[in-house]
Amino acid sequence: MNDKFYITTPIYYPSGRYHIGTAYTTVLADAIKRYEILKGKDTFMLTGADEHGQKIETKALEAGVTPKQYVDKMADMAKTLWKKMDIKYDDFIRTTDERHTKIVQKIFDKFMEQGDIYKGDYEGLYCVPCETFFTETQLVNGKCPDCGREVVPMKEEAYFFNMKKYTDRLLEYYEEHPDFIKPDYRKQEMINNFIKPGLEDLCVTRTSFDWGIKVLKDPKHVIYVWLDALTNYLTALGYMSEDETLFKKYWPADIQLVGKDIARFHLIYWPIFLMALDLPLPKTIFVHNWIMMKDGKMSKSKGNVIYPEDLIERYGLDATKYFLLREMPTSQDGLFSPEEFVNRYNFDLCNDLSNLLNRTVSMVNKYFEGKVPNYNGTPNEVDKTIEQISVEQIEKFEKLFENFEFANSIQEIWNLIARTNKYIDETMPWALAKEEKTEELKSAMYHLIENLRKIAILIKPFMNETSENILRQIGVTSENLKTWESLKQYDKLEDIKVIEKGEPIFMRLNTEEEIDYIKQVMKK
RNA sequence: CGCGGGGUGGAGCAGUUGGCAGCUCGUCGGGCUCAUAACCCGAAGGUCGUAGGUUCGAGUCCUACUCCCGCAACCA
Repeated sequence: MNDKFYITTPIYYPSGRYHIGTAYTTVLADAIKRYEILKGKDTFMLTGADEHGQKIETKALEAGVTPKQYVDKMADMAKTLWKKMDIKYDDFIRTTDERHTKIVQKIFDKFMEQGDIYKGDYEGLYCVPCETFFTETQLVNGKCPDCGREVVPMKEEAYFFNMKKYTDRLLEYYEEHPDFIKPDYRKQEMINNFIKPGLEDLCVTRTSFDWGIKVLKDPKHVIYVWLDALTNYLTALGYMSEDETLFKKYWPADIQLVGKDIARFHLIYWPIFLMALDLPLPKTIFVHNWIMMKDGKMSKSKGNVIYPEDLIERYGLDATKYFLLREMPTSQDGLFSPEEFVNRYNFDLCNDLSNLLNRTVSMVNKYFEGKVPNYNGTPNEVDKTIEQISVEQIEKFEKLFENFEFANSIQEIWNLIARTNKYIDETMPWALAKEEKTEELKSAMYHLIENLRKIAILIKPFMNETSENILRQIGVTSENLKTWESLKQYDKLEDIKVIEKGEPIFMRLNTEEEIDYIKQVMKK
């Protein structure tokens, strides 16, 4: 059995505050990692920052600091956010780390020696005052998108990576590894848009700015974005360094998450770089979609940007994570709206989950002075059914989650929650108490607590605090009863005691007030 | 004929290998009282974008058309 698990997020480009979309990728990675931990895997999660390039040089200049000072500050900001979001990454790589820059130079030299990289001329449209090249599609009305002035064709000496050489191998790899790209339709997109028309060689150096990794043998050149950025997934593990322990243990990656905007680089250039290095490719690259707003993409100019901190501070971390994962379909973009957020909070978290816990704890206290009866079989007719349904829901969840259908998988957990609420109506514990049907009543309480235990474990990957809270309230303390493995058991709870007074884990929000609040925050 | 995705009851979405059209919210009616204006049950509401085709049978396969969104070679 292969029990190691390496998962990566992209390294984010620190040109400003991270919005909810950036947080989404990282939350998803974190949830997958935690799920694999629960399943007993030895996991390693990598995130980081992509800190080179002209834009950063410019930003730093504007802020009156050196690029290094600028990226240091941004890296701190990122780490603070991830800490706030309880993201359990194992390493945070920065492309300015020496462990990274040194190896990128080595890789560059290796590619030179192998003949994969050659010197040529980069031709493009150049904005002289901005000192930047643009592609035709980036231009706004044929003018520079930054300053609006005329651009002129320019030529500069640059190094190129020979992509054409690897085209056939790449297509063959796609063909033979159906799990390499998820969801599947992204593969078609890559082939039709970029590979079939013929790959162009990729420009991998620049001379027009300084803030980057120098080419050792030709220091007026700086290694340009993708060769620098993509290799972070290797350098973080110590690839080509004195100590390759981590690399040997964890490479190839089991899953790499990327947003759809950078799909091309990860699905084409990245595998080709790896082929050139003669390394195995990641098992799966998962391309996720974007969180859209009602009026389109998030952007500061539209005043519709939502930041994770704003939601976390007011509604808590777990509610925020729940929303992100629950609302993002694999097949298309997700939608964020204040209404949807508040509704999910009230319906799913308060009414369904929190209330289920609350009423259950209250009944165990009322009927058995807080002591959860031990398992006594299935005296109620519906007991067998509820046991069976629990098992089925867990299976559905696992199947969907492992098939990268995260939003749908979470729905299955909530189906179990709804079904458990229904179970209360089916057994009518208050009637059983009145009629002194003690065995039936005991069984009903047992099954409720047991289902809550299962629910708590199921949500643990993305709602850790809530999960612990539920387990504490129902009196499950033994670590053995908190494992994924223990989901299969139905009769193992013995002599546990719920807390005396249930504590609501989510309090109902005033819909209108909170919608207004979120709208306010978005305009800031 | 650039590429990809989408068009399913008022809103947002599911629909695996084709087999009586589902879920959440909303609306209407009912039940229960353990819990939160909660929870449970029932009802109304859809010619599944349009037009053809394959089939005993298609939201699901094929063809054409139409509308929306995204991408088109450095914004999660």
